[in-house]
Amino acid sequence: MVVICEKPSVAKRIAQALSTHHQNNNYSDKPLDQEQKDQSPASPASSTSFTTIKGMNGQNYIICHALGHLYGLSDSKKGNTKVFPVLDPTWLPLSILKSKGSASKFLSYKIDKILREISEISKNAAGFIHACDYDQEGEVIGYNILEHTCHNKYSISKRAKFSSLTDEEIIQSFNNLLPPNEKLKDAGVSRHMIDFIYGINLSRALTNSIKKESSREKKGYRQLSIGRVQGPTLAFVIEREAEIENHIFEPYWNVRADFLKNNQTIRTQYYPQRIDSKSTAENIINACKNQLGKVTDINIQKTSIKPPIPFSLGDLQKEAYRLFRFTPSYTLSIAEKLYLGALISYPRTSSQKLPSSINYEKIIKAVSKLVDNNLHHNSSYGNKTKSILSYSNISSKLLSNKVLKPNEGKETDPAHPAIYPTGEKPKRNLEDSEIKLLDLIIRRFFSSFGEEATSSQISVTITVKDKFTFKAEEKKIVFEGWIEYYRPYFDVSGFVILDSLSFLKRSDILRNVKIELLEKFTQPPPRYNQSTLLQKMEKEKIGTKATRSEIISTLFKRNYIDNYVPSASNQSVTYNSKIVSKSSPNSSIQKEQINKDEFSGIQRSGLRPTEIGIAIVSSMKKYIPNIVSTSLTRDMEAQLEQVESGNTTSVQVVDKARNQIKEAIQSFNLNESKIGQEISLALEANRTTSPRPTSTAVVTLGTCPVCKSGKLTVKKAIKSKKRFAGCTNYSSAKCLATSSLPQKGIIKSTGKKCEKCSWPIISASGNNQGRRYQWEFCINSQCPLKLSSSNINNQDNSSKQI
DNA sequence: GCAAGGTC
Repeated sequence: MVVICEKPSVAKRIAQALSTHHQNNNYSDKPLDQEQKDQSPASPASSTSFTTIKGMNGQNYIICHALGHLYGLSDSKKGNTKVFPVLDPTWLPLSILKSKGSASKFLSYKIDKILREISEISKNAAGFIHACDYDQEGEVIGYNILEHTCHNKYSISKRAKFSSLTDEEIIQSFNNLLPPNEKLKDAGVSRHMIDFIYGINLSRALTNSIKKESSREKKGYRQLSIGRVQGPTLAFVIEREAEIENHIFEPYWNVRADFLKNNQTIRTQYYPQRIDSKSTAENIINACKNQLGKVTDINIQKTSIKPPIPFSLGDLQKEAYRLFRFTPSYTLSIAEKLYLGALISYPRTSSQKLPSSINYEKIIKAVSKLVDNNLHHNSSYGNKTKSILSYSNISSKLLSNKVLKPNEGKETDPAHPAIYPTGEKPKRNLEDSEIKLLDLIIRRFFSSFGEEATSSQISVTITVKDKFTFKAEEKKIVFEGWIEYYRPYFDVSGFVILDSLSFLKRSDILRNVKIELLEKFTQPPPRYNQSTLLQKMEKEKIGTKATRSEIISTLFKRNYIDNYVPSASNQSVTYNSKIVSKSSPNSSIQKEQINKDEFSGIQRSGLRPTEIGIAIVSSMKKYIPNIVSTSLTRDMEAQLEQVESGNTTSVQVVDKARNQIKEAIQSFNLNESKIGQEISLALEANRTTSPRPTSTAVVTLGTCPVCKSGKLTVKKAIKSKKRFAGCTNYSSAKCLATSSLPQKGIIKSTGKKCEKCSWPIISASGNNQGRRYQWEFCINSQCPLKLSSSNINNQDNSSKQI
């Protein structure tokens, strides 16, 4: 019997489970190649990609493994990207499709070798068992091998259905083989077809649309792309940017007060914290200043903090970003290296569970023997090194417990447990990034077995004149539990070491010694970073655990998004300017720096759409709106479920996609030159303004027509936050030239002057409910041209849609 | 050259 597995690690596991000779029942995700090298270091190259074993019933099994997909859809009209739509792609071996590029060359070689071997073995096979992951993709992987490599054997093959890799379940599945799940296969093949038909054709259409423009201007080839996952992901970034641009900063006020007792200062906040009117806040201050307050309530609340759950890939990517600022794709690439070095289990997992079959005790013991000296010198530990427990310390603490039971999350995975360390010793020197990530995985694994921590929050209420309520709050850890194991990575912000409130008693009288008004503003949502964008994709269920980070990287590669990092000087100008220093001369209201966390540039920094990214989405919204919303995925999933349940056929579903794309491409072609111009314009804008002007960068619009020596630049009014044009000689030569500017969109200099009044003519562009606009106009509101012709007076009327 | 999906 020929057994087809999806990947080496599973093939090895199945071989162990089925083999009567193997007594080793421990579940291991160690890569097969690694095992083979361990056993026969002299001839790893000549080793075959299959294993022959005798099963318990005397049956011979030849266990083969794939490397994920061995076949991929390909344009049947091959190569000519001007020809589209392509509506009937065919399956071709990936060793042919992937042969270019040195990184994948080795993989191509391996795939080619596997295909040749399976083809040879299948000639004399008594039967075929499809033992790939029991999900849509797994079914397609096995289907293609059985159909194309084994010569049309899918329909006569048997399906082994298992969802965990325990001996028991594997043996059970081989004793109860099922017929192939054709409907699952149909759904999977349809998914490939739909993604190909939409992705390839629209990407070609987009790329083609700018070819004429770029060849006219003798610009080089530029690849554009869009797809079912790329589109919505890019749209998330654009939607967020629009929210930020359209945000209205509404002021509100906080009152902070210090009370004195036994020479100790108690810092408090007025409650409710948010005060919507300044006069109300000032009344509070006037009423409470220098008054006595009484402790009316002391509330101590203990909360348990559960141990962290073991890592799924997404969790690991999130944590590595938080701690080390590793991007998700970088984290995946390091995790893969650790996996190939047999140091951690399979990383492409969505599971947050650790089955007991991995043998907790064995792993904890093995990890305890790992040398962690190098880890202790790790710079990521900073100066916390002294308080950090070694692996062996943690290990003996855990093993002294009666039961070993990890705290698990609710996510599962059809084929793998959560990520855990294997306890193997590294066979080479690890790079810094590998050491960091491995240490994180090890400490997370340990921590998940730890005891619950306990925190205690004390909240003291102080009331002035029986009416005004102030609260002081502090939180501290009273029992560390698992935090001890996760110490270098536990976020201690928000906790104090010693509380300064517990000496207070009910009815204590305190004197107010300081009270101050803080003006704050409602904040727009923060920009996404690579970690939060990935989480958004997880939440919206687009992409897969293994591909999400790659798709974010693609958006960077296409220059659809960029990373905005405000400079330090901009931060101080922009954010500190919001600090309220308004205090009437006679009042003791203090000038106060506002909370750094709330206004730090960190929140502002993040992913922004580029001009070209915005242009792509706005064109797509006009012609193929589905591709930039998650509705295509939703709709497709619903239809594929119908295929899976047999209520519709693959042919119907794929035909529908074909018809939709035919229509879309027709409409696209009719408007091709318009689209091409629009995107080319955005490309141009990207080139000339990189880095793009932002509200914090200095944008010069032209020479000041009033003093003739200064420049008019875009400024932001401190109080109203509105942007306007002002002269650079404002402070030095008291030139008061100003003019109002549109509050939304991007403003650029055109270099032109108004013929009538010689004020600068500027360009403003942006996006209004998905429609791009751009217009040029003289910024002088008193310009004789505007005053004489009322129809240009309204900027919206003079804007031209492009 | 292009999608999204799987993998060493």
